[in-house]
Amino acid sequence: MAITKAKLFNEKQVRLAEMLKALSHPARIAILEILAGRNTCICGDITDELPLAQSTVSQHLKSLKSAGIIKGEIDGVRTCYCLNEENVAELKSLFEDLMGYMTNQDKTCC
Amino acid sequence: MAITKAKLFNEKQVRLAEMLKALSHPARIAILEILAGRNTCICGDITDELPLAQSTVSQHLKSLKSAGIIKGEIDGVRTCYCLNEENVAELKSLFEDLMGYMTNQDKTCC
DNA sequence: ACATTTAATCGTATAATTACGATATTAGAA
DNA sequence: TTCTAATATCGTAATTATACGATTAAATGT
Repeated sequence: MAITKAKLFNEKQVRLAEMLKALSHPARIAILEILAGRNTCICGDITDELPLAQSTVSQHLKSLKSAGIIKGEIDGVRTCYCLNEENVAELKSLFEDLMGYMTNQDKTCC
Repeated sequence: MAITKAKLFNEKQVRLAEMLKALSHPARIAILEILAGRNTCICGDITDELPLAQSTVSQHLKSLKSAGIIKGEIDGVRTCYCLNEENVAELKSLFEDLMGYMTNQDKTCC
């Protein structure tokens, strides 16, 4: 491959892609809606709200957590999950930058 | 199995997840930035801007197209790609709904 | 007609995702 | 201590994604 193509993707592109990937499954969007729909963190009972096995939900929670979208901390026999407000704001900002860039144009299109 | 389960999530969740999945790779975000950064559709030369093989770029374009984020039409020996403004607006709207839901709260958090 | 150019598609290898059941772990209850 | 409940992790199978080179197809140029 041509040497001139060696440039990689930039940090923002990689970070945005990482977070959007975390949101790229209906179950994970549903989880975020459940978390957002409460006035507090959720300790337990997330699995009950989803049409998936407990281990699968745990996996989805893990991927949301490793992307930084949610936080989870052990509280006795349960784990409490909440949104990571800071990183949600980061996601919002990165996404809006892209969207602004994509929509602010008077394009002479084909 | 995955197909059956997907039907248990609602339409908005599925559609948003589908579109976000299309944006869940740095190369595809880069492609959208390239498309947005021009004042017109791009006919050719997208591959030249990315550190990926032509066939790989074509694959990424295909996935953006099948999610409805971009349009592509054949123009002579080239294919012209542009943003699908309508569906980008849909994505923006669905995403903002979710984000609004996720950020408009005074949560008593753990 | 033939060659060139552009982009899609094919074939394929590897990795990641998604799902489930089974098992392990841990904290609190009995 | 032993049992129970909640949740993470393991093992595994099936599917999808990512990447590349090779090939094909279609439009244009010579």
